[in-house]
Amino acid sequence: MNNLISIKSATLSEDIAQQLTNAIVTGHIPQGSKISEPELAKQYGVSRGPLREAIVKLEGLGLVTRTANVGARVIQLNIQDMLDTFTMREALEGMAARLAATTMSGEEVKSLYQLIDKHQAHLDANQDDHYVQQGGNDDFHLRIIHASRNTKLIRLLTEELYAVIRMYRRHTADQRSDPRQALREHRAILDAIANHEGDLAELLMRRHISRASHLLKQAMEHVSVASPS
Amino acid sequence: MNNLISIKSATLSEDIAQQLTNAIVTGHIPQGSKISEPELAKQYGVSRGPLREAIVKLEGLGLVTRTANVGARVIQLNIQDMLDTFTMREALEGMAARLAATTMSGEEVKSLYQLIDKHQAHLDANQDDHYVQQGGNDDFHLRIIHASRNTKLIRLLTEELYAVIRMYRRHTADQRSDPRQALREHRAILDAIANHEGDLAELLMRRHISRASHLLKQAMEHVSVASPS
DNA sequence: AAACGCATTATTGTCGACAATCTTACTTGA
DNA sequence: TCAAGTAAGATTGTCGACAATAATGCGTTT
Repeated sequence: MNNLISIKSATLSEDIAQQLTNAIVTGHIPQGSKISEPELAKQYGVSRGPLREAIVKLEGLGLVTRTANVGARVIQLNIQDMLDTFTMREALEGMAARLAATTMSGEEVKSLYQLIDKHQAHLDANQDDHYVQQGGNDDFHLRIIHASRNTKLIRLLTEELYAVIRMYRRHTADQRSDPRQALREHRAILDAIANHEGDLAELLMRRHISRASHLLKQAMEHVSVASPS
Repeated sequence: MNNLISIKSATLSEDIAQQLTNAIVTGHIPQGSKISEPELAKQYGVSRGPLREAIVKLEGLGLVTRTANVGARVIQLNIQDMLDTFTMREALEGMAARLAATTMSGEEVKSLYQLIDKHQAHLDANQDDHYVQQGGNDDFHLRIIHASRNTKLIRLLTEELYAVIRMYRRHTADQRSDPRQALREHRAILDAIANHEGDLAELLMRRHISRASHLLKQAMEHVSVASPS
């Protein structure tokens, strides 16, 4: 039915995996709903073969759970899982910040300061804005992660965990976060990295993420489920 | 050909994934070798369908890399990847130890002390032994990980990363490690946990893993590839 | 003799159909 | 009326075959 967005990829299976991921993260396929292979195959206009491969991939990403002879279900977001996930993020991104403190070049640091300044300017311009957590190269966290130079860490954080984290952000609408406070924390982390203070960078990154998780928790306690798209 | 070990599972795909994982970790399928779908399907006596699903799973575990229209290859162990992986372990198991310091019950702590004593006794009995890193419930690290009560962390460490780590241990034969030193470190970590000193437990666990990674690095620099089984 | 191009071959990607299992609805009995 | 058993339907798991892409080998050309 919605075969509109077709990101041509080398293989059908990858396409489907990509589209399914988006559909789940944005809520077009609601939480806890069953994944019907015949139905989805028809919707996306493919056979069940590639679709199944895509589902297996999504299981690896933790977006769906599968039980033998029964099928796949979209995960159901809940506070405990969110806290668990963010605790992992704390450990991993903390380590990334620590590593970045020794691996980042002067130019990289400079470029990141510019990014922060840009965010600051953007905030000053639109007071009401919600500091949209943009993915891509403009995301502070992604920059730090890549700066760690640790291939495994990068892959885990940006490919395997990213989808679920995006999903939590998306579905709780994340309104509570104070963008100016977040920006201040980003700057403090970057300062520590610029001074090659790995311990401090890790500590600050952990606090930063821990704070975000507390806010998300509050949001999840008060706000119900978010609507699609 | 080697259809001897058949762990009956609910679905063929799981079986194959399990067997393939073992074959790769033990070296029966050598590093860097190509995974031929027709060949393996014939060997295991299944069609290509379930086999492909298994391969997708292995890709998620990081045991093989796949390129479209070309196929899958077993990963090639190298020092840099090992160091990257162990750095992640440091962050994650360090966090697990920190969490365990607050979540472990008195009985659990007691039981772990008993396990350590058992290991000690085993070491005193067989002086020459290499303190075989047993998996299962007798592994100190696994106990700590599970004690963290963090489902996501547990799944990541024991299901996703475990295979690769096992592979590194296996292929470098890990002879260098000083089992008595390792045991002393285990005891120190447990002491910290028993005293509910999360910071210390994390620090000690990190050092412990870091030390192991250094030893593995030396082993990989001096020892060549290990033989199967 | 070496290199380029083309044809052949083999492997991967995809599809539709069959088998096995689970779910659901109905019937039957207490 | 409710419960249990059973049969029908639907869904997942598996298979073999076809299509598309990559790898291989041969012949031609310079």
